[in-house]
Parts: sequence; structure tokens; C-alpha cells
Amino acid sequence: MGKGRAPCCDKSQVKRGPWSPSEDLRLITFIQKHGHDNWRALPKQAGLLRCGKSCRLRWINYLRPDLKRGNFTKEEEETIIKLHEALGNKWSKIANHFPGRTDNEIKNVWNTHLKKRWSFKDGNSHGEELSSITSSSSSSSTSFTTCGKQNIGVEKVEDSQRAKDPREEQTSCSVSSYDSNSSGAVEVPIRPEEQIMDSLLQYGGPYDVNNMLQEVNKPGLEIPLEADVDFWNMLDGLDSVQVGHDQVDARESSNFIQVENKKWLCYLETELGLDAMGEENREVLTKDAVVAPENFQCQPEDVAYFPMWPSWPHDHNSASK
DNA sequence: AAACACACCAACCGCTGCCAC
DNA sequence: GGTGGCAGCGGTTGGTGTGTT
Repeated sequence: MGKGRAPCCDKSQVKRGPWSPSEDLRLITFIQKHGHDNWRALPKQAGLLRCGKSCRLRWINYLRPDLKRGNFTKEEEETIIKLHEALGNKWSKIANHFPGRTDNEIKNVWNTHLKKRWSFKDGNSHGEELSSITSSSSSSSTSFTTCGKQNIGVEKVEDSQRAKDPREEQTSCSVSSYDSNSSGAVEVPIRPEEQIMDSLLQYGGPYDVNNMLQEVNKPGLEIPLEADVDFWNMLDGLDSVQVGHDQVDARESSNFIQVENKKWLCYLETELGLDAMGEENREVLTKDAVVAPENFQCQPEDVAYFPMWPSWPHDHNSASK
């Protein structure tokens, strides 16, 4: 072995931990345009401070457009159990039987509850009881897409209880921010450009990678990749704003959130040439982020449009960092 | 209401297998 | 056949949410 393999990347030079929205967008945009022939070279080419491995993992497990999201059905779970009996911990081989599912996902499902069910079935007669408990996860809310921790517990919580959780109400993946049928949401017409912005980054609504992918592919919406450094700097700036939230405990300040959302939207629209927010709100960009300027009035539609700070998949992680 | 325990899952780490030279 | 580089795989961990006491 000798010195062993050289590390795949310089750990001190790459970013680690949860992926930010802008990183996701960068990765998606790059792969949509150039594919992923060389994972090692990809981060540099895409302007990402990430290890190629990390990029690959993020794409395969999370950003791929063909991913099937949502809970596993009872049939899928049964199949996993059968395949595991035949193949063992060959997660990638098992995953081959589930188009749109990742090996990591299947591994997690197995380790979290299928293993228990299987061992119970194997060892005693309580298999059915446990099965009825664990498989409850497959019966609820299969419509939502990736929400990170947002869907934890939703699987097991009754609807009546679910509604009590304000975070769940505001960020639930099954409720689009511009779904006019959403209970409690102020019904306002959403401009097309706002929909683009919203679905592109889902800044004020549920995080849906599929939406982002669709928007990236839309004709007429050109996302600068290599050339427009400002654009990415701006997105990177968003990340830092998010990270800074815990510093100012801003999640508890709805006014702050609304203002920040507005600022973000103004800026992004300006950058993308949509310029839909108008001149009056753009000056907010120059103001202090924490204190809402007096002349900035949050309209009801702002609240409806930005019901909550974005719930990126990694939100639970970044909040503590 | 607080403290604790448990569940969950995204992401990391290190190993393996394959391929080119 | 040996070596190095790569993608892929599987085990594990860390952080957060949820349930229970």
C-alpha cells in the first residue's frame, strides 16, 4: 500500500456540510449544460468549493431530475425486504429495482425501520404488528417533494396534530406557496415572473428540486454559469444571510424575514433582468438587513408569497452552524 | 415546560473495483 | 503485473425534529 491513496481533494480547501441553495443551483445548472463526465473536475468547472465526491452524492441522492420522491409504498418496502434477503446489503443493486430511488435512500429506510420489521418477522410472531406501525409512513403525503426535516414526523403524526405545528403549516412541502387552495393563505395573483423566481429557488415556498430543474431548463431563462460572477456572488450572499439568521435570531422576526425576502427577490429579479418588483422596493436592498425600513410596507401578498424563510433540505443543519 | 430519548436522513469517510498506462 | 486515478458503494455519523416522561 505504501503511502496509500492520495486524498481525493484538499479537505481544507473544500466546503463541507449541508448544501446551500446557490450551490444546488450551480450544480444543477452546470450538469444540465455540461453533464457530469468527470466528477473530480466538475466542482472547479462549476465554480463550487466542493469535493467531486460530494457533488456526485448531492446530484445522485438529491438533485437528479428523475428521482422519485416521497415515502416508500408498502409494496416497495416489501420488495426491499425480499431483495435484501436475496442480495444482502447490496444497496445499489437493490436500488436498481427501484427507478428513481437511490441506494442511500433505500439504505436509510432499511436501517430505520425495515430492519426492525424484518428482524421481528424473522425472530418472532410480532412481525405483523410492527409492520403496521412502520408501514404507516407509506400511507401519508406522498405528494411532497424533498423537504429535509420537514417531513420527519409528518409520517407518523395525525393530520389534526400536524396542523398544530406552525412550522409545518408554513413550510409544508405539500402546500405550494402559490396554491390558491391553500388554507389560510391570502389569495393573490402571482405574476409570471414571480412564479419563475419562486419556482427557481423556492425562496418563499417549499423546496422542490424538480421545480428548480424545470426552471433551469426553461427557454428564455438564462442562468449565467461561468460568466456572470455577480450573479453567483449574489446567491452566495444569500447563503451568508441565511447562516446569519441564528446570529440575530431573525426567524422570530417575521418583519425581518419579509424584508429580507423582498430584498432577495428584488435583487435576483434585477440580476436576471426581470425587474418586476419595481423601483420602490429596490432601495430596500441598500438598507440594514435587521431593521425594516419605515417606508417598507409588507403587503399581504408578501406574506402569502413568502410564508416562511425557505426550508432547504439542509435547513436543520445550517441553523446550528 | 423542561429534559431526555429516540427517529430520521443528508452527508461524510474510507474502502473496493475498474480502467488506463 | 504494478501503480495511480477515478467512480461507485456501503458503513457511519452529526444534527435536528418529534415523542415521551
